[in-house]
Amino acid sequence: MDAKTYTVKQLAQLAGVTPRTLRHYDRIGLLKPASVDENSYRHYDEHSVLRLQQILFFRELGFELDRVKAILDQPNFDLVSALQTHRHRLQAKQLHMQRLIRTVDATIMHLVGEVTMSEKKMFEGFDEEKQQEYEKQAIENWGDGAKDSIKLWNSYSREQQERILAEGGKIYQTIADQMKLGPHSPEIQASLAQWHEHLRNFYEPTFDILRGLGDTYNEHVDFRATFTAIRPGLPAFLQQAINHYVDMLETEWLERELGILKE
Amino acid sequence: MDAKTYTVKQLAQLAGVTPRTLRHYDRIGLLKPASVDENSYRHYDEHSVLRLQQILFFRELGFELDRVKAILDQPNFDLVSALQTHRHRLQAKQLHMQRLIRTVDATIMHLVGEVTMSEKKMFEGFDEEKQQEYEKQAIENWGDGAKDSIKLWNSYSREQQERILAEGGKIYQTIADQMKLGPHSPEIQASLAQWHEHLRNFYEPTFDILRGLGDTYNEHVDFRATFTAIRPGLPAFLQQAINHYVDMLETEWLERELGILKE
DNA sequence: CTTGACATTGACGTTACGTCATAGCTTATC
DNA sequence: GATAAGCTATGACGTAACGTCAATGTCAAG
Repeated sequence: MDAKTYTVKQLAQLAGVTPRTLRHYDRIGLLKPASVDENSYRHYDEHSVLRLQQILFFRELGFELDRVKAILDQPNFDLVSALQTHRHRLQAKQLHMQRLIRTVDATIMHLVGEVTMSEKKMFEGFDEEKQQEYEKQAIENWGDGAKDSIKLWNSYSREQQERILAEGGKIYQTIADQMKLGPHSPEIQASLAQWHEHLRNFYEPTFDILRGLGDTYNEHVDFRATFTAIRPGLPAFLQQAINHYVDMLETEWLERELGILKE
Repeated sequence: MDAKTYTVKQLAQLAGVTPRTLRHYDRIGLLKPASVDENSYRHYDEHSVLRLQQILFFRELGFELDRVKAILDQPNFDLVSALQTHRHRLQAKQLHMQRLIRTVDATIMHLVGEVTMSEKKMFEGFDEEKQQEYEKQAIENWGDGAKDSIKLWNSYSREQQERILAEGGKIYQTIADQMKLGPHSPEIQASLAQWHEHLRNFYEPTFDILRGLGDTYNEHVDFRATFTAIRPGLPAFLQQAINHYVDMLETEWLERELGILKE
């Protein structure tokens, strides 16, 4: 079989990019056409398709084009360490953005807080006395991380607190509806992943804090009441399911670390 | 009292930006000088300082400059919803990066699993190429700031470098001697303020860079060795203490910025 | 009056293309 | 064979927020 060839537009559509992109890649030497006609028309072949797919893969990972070029052109390129370095950069950026988000939150609170200051203190679940008790326990249990979470939580306006609680409520309801599937079921675990993401709305929980939350849900009177109202048996179920969820997370993390150590 | 005025360079240094930035802000109408001489020299006043601080605050939150302009120029701008919208954008980006990180992880696992130990890597020691790559990576991780710091550091004379290092050593020794007081203790935090000043000898560290240094002290083999030699447990202690120090700094900063917004 | 430190205005470079503008080539149709 | 539709090509400018020269003017000090 003779090799199939593609025009710029054909290859572009095949790969989901624009012809302009292909011309750009040609110019910077990232993807040269297989052949060029007298009339300067570019033609690509199957090998081009493969190379383009590789390019797009690394591009999606967030590599700059000249890094991609280096990766693909140098036969003994140390890809693994390049990926690890890249991962660190991504993580640093992500951390930075987390802080930005928190700062934005604090700013919103400051602006909104001026209007609803008196209202804020009325919020029932967390009046000042109770809140201090919670703080003490939280500090004893999980250290400063939890304290920060409570501080941040208190910095939210009542509406925001309610919105976040409502969002969380939907997750808990979903879990309650699927209790019969068992705490380790994929459905429940998926809901817990949502729950985990949800928590990140206002702080970044460590493994220990997650587990501590699971325990608290089952042991603390207020939480027990809340969750039992949704469905009897939910507190204990949540504790089990969360524990399993964190176990899986931690295992995953450990494997990653071990993988890195192999290098 | 007549108002104090600033030249471009003075204001730039005061605010921690370059004169080029001020000229850019002038051109795009974001920050006009209070007055302009016959010779086209720009002059800024106290009001300019305040406005610039506001600009830099929103810029740090990740707003684009024309958004900042809109925020500051329109008296009845709905800042709260702008912030909320912005928050969502930040969160979306952050989610995207989380997925990227996971993909990178999966890729690394795939590659490592495929190659395992049979590859040549175990035999490569620390040749010169790798060492240079290492430094490059460090620079990439902390961006241009680190590059500038290296440039500045290299501009010092040998004696100056040694004096600065010795000064740093004294600080670390003091900290090591007071470890029992705990990483959050006023004494330790005061030492870290010295450490911070000390760093400014050769570059101006951002919050993230400070935190990154703390992490590096605890994670990088070379630093670990250095600090462990001073006192066992010092690396982790430093990391904790520095994190707390920067948290306090950041809180302080945020409160200052919010105060500015009120006016 | 010269030097050095400051100021000014262009203008190009950065990243990965998008978006014209202008013009040539190919193919189908009339 | 003429024409129009559709594809191709090569510039060249625009993007965001400045960095980095380059060429040149200004000011204070020695």
